[in-house]
Amino acid sequence: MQDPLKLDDFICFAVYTASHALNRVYKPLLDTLGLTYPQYLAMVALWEQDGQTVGGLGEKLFLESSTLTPLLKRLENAGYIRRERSREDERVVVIRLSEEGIRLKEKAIGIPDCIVEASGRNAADLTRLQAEIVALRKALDKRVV
Amino acid sequence: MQDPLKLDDFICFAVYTASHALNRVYKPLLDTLGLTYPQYLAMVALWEQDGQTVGGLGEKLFLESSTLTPLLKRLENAGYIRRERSREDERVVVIRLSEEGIRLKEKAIGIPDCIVEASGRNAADLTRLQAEIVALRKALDKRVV
DNA sequence: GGCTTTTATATCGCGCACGATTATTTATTG
DNA sequence: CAATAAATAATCGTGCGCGATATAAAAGCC
Repeated sequence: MQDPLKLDDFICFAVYTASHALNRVYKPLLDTLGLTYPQYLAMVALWEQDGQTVGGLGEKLFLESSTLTPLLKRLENAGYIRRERSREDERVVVIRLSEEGIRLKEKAIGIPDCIVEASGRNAADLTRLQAEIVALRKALDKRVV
Repeated sequence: MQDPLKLDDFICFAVYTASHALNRVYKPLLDTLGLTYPQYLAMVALWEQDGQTVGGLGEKLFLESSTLTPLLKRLENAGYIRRERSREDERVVVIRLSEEGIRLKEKAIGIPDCIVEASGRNAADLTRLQAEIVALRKALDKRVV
């Protein structure tokens, strides 16, 4: 029986290091947009659907308000979004893309293809792997919440 | 042609959120050991091979000294390791498990099985997925370094 | 042997990421 | 309608994680 505590057999370690590796591939691409990786994900979520609330974004990105609030303030300082209290419900903060934020999408449009290229796989293969990883996340989330 | 900027189609987003989900599953288990997730990975690496250098650990864990040095200082303060300058080469710092650090392995031995259980998959399936994710990391690393 | 270059670790600043707490607003309840 | 509870962001403290830089030791060079 082999030692069960071998780092290279841990799926958690594989995911952890793959996440860092993806970050390193994205960094030079995102530097040209003036975005960090989590900021980029928030912008993608807003390009998909503008006018989301902080809570709604958090649900999509699986992030807490304690993470999102400062991140969104930095995006606001960068001029890509505006943060406005909702009129109907003063508890809610609505995030809206600025003109510059909308324009940024054009500069970001080519990034996914760069990642596919860097992965050295075809798109279909990546999509299959992506679905498997999402399934893993969903199974794990069930055990936590 | 669909919009290529859909968050849910991003493999990077799948890995990013899966990494966070794993962290959330590990947290309650590691709390009982007094370890964070990266600290746990460092301990696993040391249980595999004691007496590694900071640089050697960084290579295994894919971390910089700017990340490892403070992390290892916290493990030293917790009493799990000792940090000693090498006699042969004064630039090098060697990390050695303390008695308490060695004993901690027994308390950690059951954790991997908890993760397999939480993933809702069998071990063979996880191993296959793990290998695929490692392959992705390796392909990505090639494009960066 | 002194000078430069390389190597190994540490330090610093910034941006996540989260848990715990707080403040404010809205909803509920008696 | 007043008291209470719930919901929504924001704030605070801690620990990564990295790039840039600093420090110190070792190695290479003339």
